[in-house]
Amino acid sequence: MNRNGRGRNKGWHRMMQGRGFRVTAPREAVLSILEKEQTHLSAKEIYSKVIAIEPSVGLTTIYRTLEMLAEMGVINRVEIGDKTTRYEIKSNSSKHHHHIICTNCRKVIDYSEFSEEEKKLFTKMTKNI
Amino acid sequence: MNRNGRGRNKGWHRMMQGRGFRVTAPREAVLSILEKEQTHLSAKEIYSKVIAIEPSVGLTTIYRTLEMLAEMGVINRVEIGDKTTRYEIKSNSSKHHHHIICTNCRKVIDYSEFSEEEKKLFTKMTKNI
DNA sequence: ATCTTATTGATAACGGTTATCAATAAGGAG
DNA sequence: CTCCTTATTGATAACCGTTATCAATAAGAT
Repeated sequence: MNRNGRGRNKGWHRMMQGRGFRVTAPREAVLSILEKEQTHLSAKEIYSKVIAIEPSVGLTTIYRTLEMLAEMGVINRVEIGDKTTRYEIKSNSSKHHHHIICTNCRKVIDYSEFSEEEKKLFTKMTKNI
Repeated sequence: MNRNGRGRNKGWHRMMQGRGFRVTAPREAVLSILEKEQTHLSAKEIYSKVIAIEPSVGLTTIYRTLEMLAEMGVINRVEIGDKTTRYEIKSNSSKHHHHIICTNCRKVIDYSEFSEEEKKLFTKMTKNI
């Protein structure tokens, strides 16, 4: 595996090796899925997409890879209240943002940046914690 | 059970009988807990408080009672992202409100009513769903 | 007091996630 | 390129919150 240069020159490749982690086919597959998908995927959803690329990968490895990537700060865990943890990549393009979740339909709205009005409001809301 | 007049003249007592439900000790216990507690409790937390009053009650009954109360509209289900469903009573005093949840510490802030500023903001945020 | 049937508690089952452990392979050394 | 160490993997079982099953019990109408 990884004898062909697939993903060899990606930024997270350097980051993983820099932290002493090995670059493996499952990890590359998970990252490639999360890179192209911009929605918040569950572990199962990521799994079914990964086995289309690497059919031998097990669900356990998906969970382990996602935990590792979350600890590395490469991805975010998103809890929208549907009992499953969801994941989104924290790429350079998608800046720091927050989620507004409809508690009826679980629809998620991403806000890449807060407006001045929003910042003012949240400051007011959170100052009395 | 219920031969002593405990909870006999509560509003939800009438409401339950009106809908054909029976008034039982576990249901009274769950409601009495939720009435005095103003935080968002999990089923397990409610269970441990209930068995202090009615030691023979099983956890299954807690779940069933909570589902029934939620369908009756007496309580709200609250998902704060800690993998457990939490519950709050929808009493007359605590009006319609929303939750602001810190995704780090899971602290929940209740807002009994939105201000004009907040309403404006949320209208703006949700109009492009 | 009786009788119907909604409700209960114990148990098993379920779905998402994590722990265990032998087998495999990444990547450094020679 | 080959060998060697050990991080990583996949299969399996275990775990935790929640729901389904089912015989026994009790609420409340008669």
